[in-house]
Amino acid sequence: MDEQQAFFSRELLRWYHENRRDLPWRRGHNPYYTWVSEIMLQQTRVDTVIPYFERFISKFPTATALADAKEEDVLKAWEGLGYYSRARNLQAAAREVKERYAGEVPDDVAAVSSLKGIGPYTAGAIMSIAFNRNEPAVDGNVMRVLSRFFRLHDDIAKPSTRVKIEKVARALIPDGHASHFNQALMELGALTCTPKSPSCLLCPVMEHCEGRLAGEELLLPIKTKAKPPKPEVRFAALVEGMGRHEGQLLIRKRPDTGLLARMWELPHVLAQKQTSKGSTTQEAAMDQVRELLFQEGIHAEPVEAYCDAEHTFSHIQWQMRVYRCKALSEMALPPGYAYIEREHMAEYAFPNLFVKLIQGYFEEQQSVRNG
DNA sequence: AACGCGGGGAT
DNA sequence: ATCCCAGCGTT
Repeated sequence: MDEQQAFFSRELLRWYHENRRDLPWRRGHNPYYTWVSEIMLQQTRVDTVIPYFERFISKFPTATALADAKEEDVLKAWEGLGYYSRARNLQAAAREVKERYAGEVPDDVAAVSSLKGIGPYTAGAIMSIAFNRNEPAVDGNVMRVLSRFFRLHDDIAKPSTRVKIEKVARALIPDGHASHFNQALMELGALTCTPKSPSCLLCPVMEHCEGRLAGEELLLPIKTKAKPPKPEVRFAALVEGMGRHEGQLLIRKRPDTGLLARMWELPHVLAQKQTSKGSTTQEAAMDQVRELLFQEGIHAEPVEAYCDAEHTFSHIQWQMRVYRCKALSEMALPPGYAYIEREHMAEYAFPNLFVKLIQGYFEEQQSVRNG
């Protein structure tokens, strides 16, 4: 360890000793508390997590208690925290801990890493914080602090950068002080070396911070922005049933894999570009809807433009033009298709944009009927 | 390597 | 109202 590294570790630990926050999971040394708190803290701020953590621990005080709980009770305790697969994975892992490790979180990095929901960061956090093992725990805070202090220009959005920074972080751990050191690193990122306006003048390691000395503290860490979602114009068919399907709407189920797997939706198709400018005339759009219905084996035809709707995913933005269509017969439905009425919407899982579209349609129909 | 997964705070 | 935050599992 060179002088700059030794300085960093020494001063950071000294600072942490006086500035650490008193958090519920820091009272005592319970590996289960560390584990639960680290899962909750993924993508979630400390202030939000505290009340959830207190309630969760009082309901499920041990890994075995969590393993024995009903999943719906666990999800209920997680309600509002978001990313609910964290809760399912946490309980699945608790069941494995109960079965394979007699209900005790194993003091073994390979065993901890193999548990559901525990990736490289969380494994390092548990091993270091709970068991004081010399494992790095590199989260976004740590990448920011170390990128600035050592003036690393690697793109922290790349997975390979986390691996590189883990090597840097591992080398900095003062032997026998992994628990406090790793927590100190994250605490500094949360309290002082913040993303937008770091409080460099209050920082215990500012004298040797290469990023600040180079005037780059606001430039670092380098992080490529996610590319903006690619717009996709789509034409959707709002098919109104006839005869015994009067007042009902035609929906279809998405494929088993990929985007929105097994969710229900209105039938729609990616727009084919009609002009050099990429725009599409009303007639051409209706033709494409007619072609969609034909291809899908649906005996119906477009009537008129109904509305526009937009939905943004991480990489795609759907710009949907919805065409009202009318069924021309009480045809047999192709596989994966169904007619739906207002009262039965709760039985089908729809992405939000279709919930809005379909509910909007039914409400409009009802107000028409009510005069 | 790209993508999906919620909610909250900052602006 | 819009931007930003960010670890893990799946594909």
